[in-house]
Amino acid sequence: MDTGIFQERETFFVEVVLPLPLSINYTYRVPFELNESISLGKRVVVQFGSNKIYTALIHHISTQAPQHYEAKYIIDVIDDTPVVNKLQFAFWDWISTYYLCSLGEVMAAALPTGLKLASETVLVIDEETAEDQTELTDKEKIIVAALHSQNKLSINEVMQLLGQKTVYPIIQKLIEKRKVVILEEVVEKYKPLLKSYISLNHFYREEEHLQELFDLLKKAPKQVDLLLAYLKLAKQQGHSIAQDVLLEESASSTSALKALLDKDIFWKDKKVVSRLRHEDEIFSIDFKLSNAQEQALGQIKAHFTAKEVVLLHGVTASGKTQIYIKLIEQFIENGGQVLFLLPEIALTTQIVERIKLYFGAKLGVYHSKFNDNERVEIWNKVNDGSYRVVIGARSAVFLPFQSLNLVVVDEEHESSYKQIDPAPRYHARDAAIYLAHLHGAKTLLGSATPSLETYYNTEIAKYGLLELHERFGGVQLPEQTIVSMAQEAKEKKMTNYFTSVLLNQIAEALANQEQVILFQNRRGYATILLCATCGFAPKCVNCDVTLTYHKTSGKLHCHYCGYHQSSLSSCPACGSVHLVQKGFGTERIEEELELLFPEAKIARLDLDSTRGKYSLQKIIGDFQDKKTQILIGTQMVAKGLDFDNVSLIGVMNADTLLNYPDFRAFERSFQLLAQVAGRAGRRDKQGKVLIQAYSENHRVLQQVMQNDYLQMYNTEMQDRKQFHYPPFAKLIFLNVKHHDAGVLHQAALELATDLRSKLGKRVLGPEQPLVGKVKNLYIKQIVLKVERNAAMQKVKATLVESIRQLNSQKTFRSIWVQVDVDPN
DNA sequence: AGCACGCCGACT
DNA sequence: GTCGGCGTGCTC
Repeated sequence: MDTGIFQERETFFVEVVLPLPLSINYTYRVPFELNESISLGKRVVVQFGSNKIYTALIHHISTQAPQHYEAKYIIDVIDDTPVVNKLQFAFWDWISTYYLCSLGEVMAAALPTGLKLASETVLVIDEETAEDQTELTDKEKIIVAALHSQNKLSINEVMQLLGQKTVYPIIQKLIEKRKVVILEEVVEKYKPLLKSYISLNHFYREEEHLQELFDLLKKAPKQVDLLLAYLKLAKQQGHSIAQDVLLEESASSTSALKALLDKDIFWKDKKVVSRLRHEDEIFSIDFKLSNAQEQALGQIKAHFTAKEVVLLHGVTASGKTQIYIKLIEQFIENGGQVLFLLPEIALTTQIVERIKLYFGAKLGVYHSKFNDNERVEIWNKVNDGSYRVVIGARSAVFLPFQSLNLVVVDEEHESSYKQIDPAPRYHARDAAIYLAHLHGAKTLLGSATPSLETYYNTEIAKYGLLELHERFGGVQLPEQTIVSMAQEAKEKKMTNYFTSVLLNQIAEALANQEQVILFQNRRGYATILLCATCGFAPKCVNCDVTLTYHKTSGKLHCHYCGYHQSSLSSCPACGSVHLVQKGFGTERIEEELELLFPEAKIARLDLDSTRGKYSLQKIIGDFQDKKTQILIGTQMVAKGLDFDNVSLIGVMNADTLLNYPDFRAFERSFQLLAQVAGRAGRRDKQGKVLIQAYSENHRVLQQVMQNDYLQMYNTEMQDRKQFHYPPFAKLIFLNVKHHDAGVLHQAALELATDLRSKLGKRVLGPEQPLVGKVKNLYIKQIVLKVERNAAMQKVKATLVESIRQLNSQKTFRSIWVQVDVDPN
C-alpha cells in the first residue's frame, strides 16, 4: 500500500470543438496524467458517439463537472503547443454568429485536413477464435475470405465487397460469432517529409584513420568513388549530405552505399525537410512607381491614419499590383505579417510568380492546388512567423497569423470570395476586414470595378477612397463610342446585327493586323423561338424560362437547368409552321461573321465551346498567339485575360445589359461593360470600344462612357432606395426544404409569419414559385432582411428557436433549413 | 457527420 | 418470415 502523502489533484473538464456541424460544444474530462498538457487551442483525441474518434480543439477549460451527464475522458493531447490562437478563436466566433453556422463547421473549414484526424473503423480477424467452425452465411464467408487475403477491411470496403449499403447488421453478426473484431484506427494525417542524410563515421574524420579507410576499400573501387564524392561535398556543405545529392554527385548505385552503411563507415539519419519550394535569396526586381502610383501610395497611407479600410479604385492596367507590393514591403518593415487575398483563378498566373521573386522565403502561397501535407507546412510557417507575407485564396483568412499589420484584397468585387457550399458560407473579403480589425491591422481593397457595398462604404466615409484614372505608362484609356442601332436600322445601314460602323472598324483592325473581341452576353443561336401566328414560345418544363435554340446541337436548351429537347418544326399550340427566331447569341454572330470576313480566323469563347478539357486553354492560347483574329464571346472574355494586340472591342447589343431588375444585376451589368472595355488596347496603344445599342441614351450607358462610377452608384441608389439589397440591409436566405411541396409551402409560410412577429425585421417570402429541387426535396426561399448592424446573436437565436418549434410540430415532420447570408 | 434504432415494403 | 431501405434522434 502506498502510504505516501495524499496528493490532491484537481480534476479538469475541457469543452471542445468537434469538426462537425453540431450546434453545441461537448465537455470531456481530463485524466490526471494529462493535467499538465492541456491548454486552449491544443488538439485532443476524443471518442464521440459509440466508436468514432476525432480530433477536437480545446475551447474552454474548467474545474466544474457537468451536472446532467458523466463526461467521457479525453484520450490524448496531440500538441505540445497550440495550433489555434486566441485571435483565431475570436475570428471563428464572429464567423459562426455572422454567417449563422456552428463553431464545428468553422473548424472543419479552417483547419487543413492534415491537422484533423478521424478514426476509421476497420475489421480484422478475431485471432483467438479464428479456427472455430461456426456456420457462416455466404456474405459472411465473403468477408472472412477477404480478411484472410488482406488483413483488414474498412466499412467502405465491406460495402463495396457486398455491393450494398447496410453492412452493419452483418458485421454485428460476425462479431457475435467471434469471427472478427472491429478496431478504430487513427491515422495521423500529416506526415513530415523525411529525407535521408549520410555522414561519415566520426572515427574516419581524422586524417590518419581516413588513410586506413582507403586501404581498407582497395578492392572496392565503387565504394571509393562514393567516399571521394562524399568528401568533396562535405568540404562545401558540412558533414551531413543528402543521400540523393550524394548518389547523384558520385553516380554510384545504392548497393555501394549500402555496403558502406553496413560496414558502419557511413551513418545514415533522417531529417525533417520542407516540402515547400522557396526562393532563398531575395530577388529584387527593382521597379519604380510612376508619379501617379507614388502619389496613390502616399494617399493610401494618409487615409490609414483615420480609416481602417481603404478602397483603391484603379482602372484596368493602372498598376495596382506594384502599389500593393510597395505597400506590403513598407508594412513588413516594422515587423508583423501581411495577408494578400486574390480570387482563386488569379493565383495561378504570373503575378504570383513575380511577387514570389520579390519577397523570396518570406512569402507563403496558400490555395486549393496544394495538397494536405503542404498546407500543414504552410500553416506551421505562418504560425511560427517565418512567413511574413501570405498570398492566398479565400481560405487563407483562416491561417494562424500572429500579428497582422495589413490585409490586401485584390479584385474585391469578385463573387468567388463568397463561399457558397458548405457552411460556413462566408465572404472572404468581409471576413478579412473583420480579421484585420481583430489584429488592429489596416485593409486595402482594390478593384477596377468595385462592388456596390464597398462603394457605399466609401460614400458614407466609413472607408477611405482613392481613384487611379490613369493607365500605367500613360497610355490613354480606350476611346468609347456608342452606335445607335435604331438609327442605322432606319437608314438601312445594318447588316443583320452589325452596324456599318462596327463592320468598318473590324475591317480596319484586320487590315492593321490587329485583333478584335466581340462581346455578346447570350450563348446559342437564337434566344427565343416564337410562333408568328399565335405567339407561343417553348419554355423549359422545369424552370419557366424560354428555351434557347442552339444550331450546333440542333436543339432547344434551357440555360438555367440544362434541360434540352429537339427543336420544333411546327407550333405545338396552334400547329402553324411559321416559327421565327428572335434574339441572337454567340453562335449566330460567329456564323454571320464567317460570311462577312471569310478570310479571317474566328473563334468563339463561351460555355458551349469550352466543354472539352483543354478547349478553353486552346481558344485563349490561339488568340494570344494571334492564330485567330476575332474572338466572339460571352462574359468569359471579360475576366482577367490579358491580350496585347486587341485594338477593338465590339459590344454587340448593350441593351441586354441595361434591363436589370435589382441592384445586384445593375452592378453586374456595369461591371461587365467596364471589364469588357478594359480589354481594349495595351501598353503602347490606345484601344477602341464600340458599343452597339438601341437605347443609346440610357443613363447607365452614358455613365459608363464617362467612367463615372460614383455618379452611377449615387443615382441608382437614390432612385431606387431598395431596402432589400446590400448595402442597406443584410440578407439572410433561408432555404426551406421538404419532399412534399404542399407541406413545404405551409411550413415556409408559418416560419415567415413567426419570424416576422418575433424579429419585427423585414421578412419576405416564402417566394411563390419553388426555387428548385435537390434530390427529392423541394426548396422554398424566405428572405430575411435585417439592418446591416443587426445583432446577429439575437437573430441566430430566434432563427434556431423558430426552426426548432416548426420541426417539433408533428404535422410537418422534418423541415430542412439551409441558411446563407448575403449571397451573390 | 456518423451511427444505432425502429418502422415498412419485396424477396428467399 | 427476414433482409435491406430509409427516416429519426443522439452523440459529452
